[in-house]
Amino acid sequence: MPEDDPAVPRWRRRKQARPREIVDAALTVFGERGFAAARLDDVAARAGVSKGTLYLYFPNKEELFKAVVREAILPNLDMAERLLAGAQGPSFAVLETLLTLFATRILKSRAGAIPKLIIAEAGNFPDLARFYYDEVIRRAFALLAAVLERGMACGEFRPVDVDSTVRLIVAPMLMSALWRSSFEALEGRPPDVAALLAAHLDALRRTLAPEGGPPS
Amino acid sequence: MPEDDPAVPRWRRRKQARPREIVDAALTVFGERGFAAARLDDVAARAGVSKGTLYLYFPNKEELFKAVVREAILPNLDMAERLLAGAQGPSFAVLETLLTLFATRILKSRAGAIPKLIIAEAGNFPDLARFYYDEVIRRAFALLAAVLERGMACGEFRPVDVDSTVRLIVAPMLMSALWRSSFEALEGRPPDVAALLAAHLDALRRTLAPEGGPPS
DNA sequence: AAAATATTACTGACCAGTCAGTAATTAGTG
DNA sequence: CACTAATTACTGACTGGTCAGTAATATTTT
Repeated sequence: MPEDDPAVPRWRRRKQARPREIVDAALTVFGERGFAAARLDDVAARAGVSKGTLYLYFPNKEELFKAVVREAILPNLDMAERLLAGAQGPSFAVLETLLTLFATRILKSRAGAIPKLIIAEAGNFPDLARFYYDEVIRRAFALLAAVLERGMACGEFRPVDVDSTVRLIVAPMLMSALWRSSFEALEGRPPDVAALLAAHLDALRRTLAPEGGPPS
Repeated sequence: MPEDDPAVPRWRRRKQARPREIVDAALTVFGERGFAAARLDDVAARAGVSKGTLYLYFPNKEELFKAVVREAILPNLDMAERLLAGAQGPSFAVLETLLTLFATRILKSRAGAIPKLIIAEAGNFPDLARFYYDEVIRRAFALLAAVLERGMACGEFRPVDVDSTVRLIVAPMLMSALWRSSFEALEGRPPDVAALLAAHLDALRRTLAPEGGPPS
């Protein structure tokens, strides 16, 4: 039954709300299908808008994707950087907080699909890879490196190769994000992120402990 | 200058050699572009053959991809399983051998692109994900779990959560493979896999050591 | 010649991006 | 307050290009 009551307009002008709604829909669709396979028709439909409207707010698919990253990832990075800047306690606690933050804020949200997406499309869309590398990866690595340097400087951590250790710290969390997006449907149970995080923190404590004894 | 000497045929019938050549070309092209974005025209050109010929040997793109996985990955898994079955020495040495094997045989070869590929396309091609999960992931995880159980049984390793620890072991290697495919071009230097592997083995030694002291 | 192997030309589905036109809203006028 | 003109937000049909898969045809081998 078509709705043709003229008192109920077929659509409304909502210039303010559109961008956010479009970006939100795009996060979902990109997360489900990847960048290349995502259809802008689907993004538009999910945002309750026609495809042409997307182009009123974003010049093209790539810029729309960048907007998604800016909205879904960067605020978390900002938070992490503020957290480190104001941290007083032991370095290991900072590390713990950062990893837990990632496990809860990113992994459990729809933003958890973004790492997969970037890895998947980096080869075919080098501009996106560059953008993400500059805006996210570099900052995140610098953040973790700073924590390690801080811990080593005050003798809380034994001396380690910073670059390799940062990768060791990131890898399991990253892998969890990729797993969710790729194989969760195939395994019976959902992966136990809490158990993995606990095991990882335990391993890191042992790995970073100075030779004399465990860190305080 | 067109070659039309009838003594030199424009092409030859080489039923035996084609499949291998096609699979080899496909590994390269899939590795460069991913599954969806890879063009069968490109695979054919690289194999020195026309597109129609691909369909004489493989029913469709998916089956061609499965053939690539079978040829590039499964022999390495077979080797790893034989290695474990015949291993006599300490469990940590086995672990070390397995990781080194991965770092050299997979990471450095074109097969290193396959994990990225699977992760990238799992969502859009669930059949491929299922195939890879059953044929590769399950077996690889079982392999590592067996090493851990073995080491724990004889007191060489402290008791750990097997599933989480397997993921901790795999993650950095997997991440290296993904990194190569995605960001190597963006960073100045190539990632130092040897350093990462050394740091990872060091971390694992500390993580798995029984409380009393380091494993022999 | 007949069979096997290969090529070439084609089809149909798909989709990012465009743009002429339309509906909703706002500003101007008496 | 109407009622009209001007503006702006939005729509949806269309275009141009891509590519997996297929059909028709050609070449090689036996």
